[in-house]
Amino acid sequence: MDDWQARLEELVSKLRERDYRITPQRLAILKILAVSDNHPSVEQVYEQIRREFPTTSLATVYKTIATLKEMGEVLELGFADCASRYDGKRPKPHTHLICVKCRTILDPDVKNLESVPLHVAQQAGFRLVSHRFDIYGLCPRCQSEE
Amino acid sequence: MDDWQARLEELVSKLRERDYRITPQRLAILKILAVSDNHPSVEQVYEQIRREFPTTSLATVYKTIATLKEMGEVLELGFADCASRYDGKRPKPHTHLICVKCRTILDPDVKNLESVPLHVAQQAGFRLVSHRFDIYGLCPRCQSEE
DNA sequence: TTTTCTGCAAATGCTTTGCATGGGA
DNA sequence: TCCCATGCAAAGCATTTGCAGAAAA
Repeated sequence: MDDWQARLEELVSKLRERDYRITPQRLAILKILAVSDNHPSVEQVYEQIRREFPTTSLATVYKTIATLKEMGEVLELGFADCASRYDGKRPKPHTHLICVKCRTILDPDVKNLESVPLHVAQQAGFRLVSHRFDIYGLCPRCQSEE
Repeated sequence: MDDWQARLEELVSKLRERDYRITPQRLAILKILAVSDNHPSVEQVYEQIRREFPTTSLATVYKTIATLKEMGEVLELGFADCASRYDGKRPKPHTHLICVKCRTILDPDVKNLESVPLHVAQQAGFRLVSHRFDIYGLCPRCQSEE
């Protein structure tokens, strides 16, 4: 169902193509990104990787994610008030449903919006680069805890 | 056409309602927010206000905007890689068209999306709080400078 | 062997906070 | 007069950078 192994190999070969070296730390970071569907932060990736490689530094996690971001293989969700979250499974723009309390991030199914960004951009003479559609709310669990 | 004076008075009376004091600095910040349609950053508000009140501090600008944000009278657009931008004219969520190069922010006309956030939120059992729809591209000017 | 990567620590950029003084109401 | 707001400087947090030593290829 969840073909994270294929995604991991895809990431590895894309790095090789560009002559990046496959270090154990990088491989572990790629795996975490290919497996996680909770859109982890750098800190969360760091905590996970430390269980396998206790000497890994935060800077290495930042650098690896920056490389993947630049290659378009990771989607960054930046926020005004807290750390960015990353999606390495689906690097193309898509709708996110975000709990404002616990910061859970889901990928809901949303249809019939694909054409909107291009249309709006062209209308104003812009060349479309990407887009972002976030829906903020209170998740069921956080509602019941109120 | 552009009724910034009405918006300014609205902001002033909302502050008074909550027993906030109307200082000259606050009034000047409110005016800049009510007039600007370019979604200024704190730094830009600060530069403008310094022309009128040269001793105003950045902290005061931050504090005033934080107050308005909390009151829902200013919309914050946060980014991963640069300072937040603020919209004090239209504090309700709406679509933004953003140039990735010069960081110009426009408010394009987009229809038929109003129902989407509520629908997606309910589908997943979330209580809708707000949403954000950003379209990123290269503006006409930046395209010709490439 | 060559060159890139790692890990540490220091630096950066944006934003918030603490506190003494000043100024609205 | 009484508090709240201001302005300064320091602190805070996420992220980036510089550099010497380690390790891919």
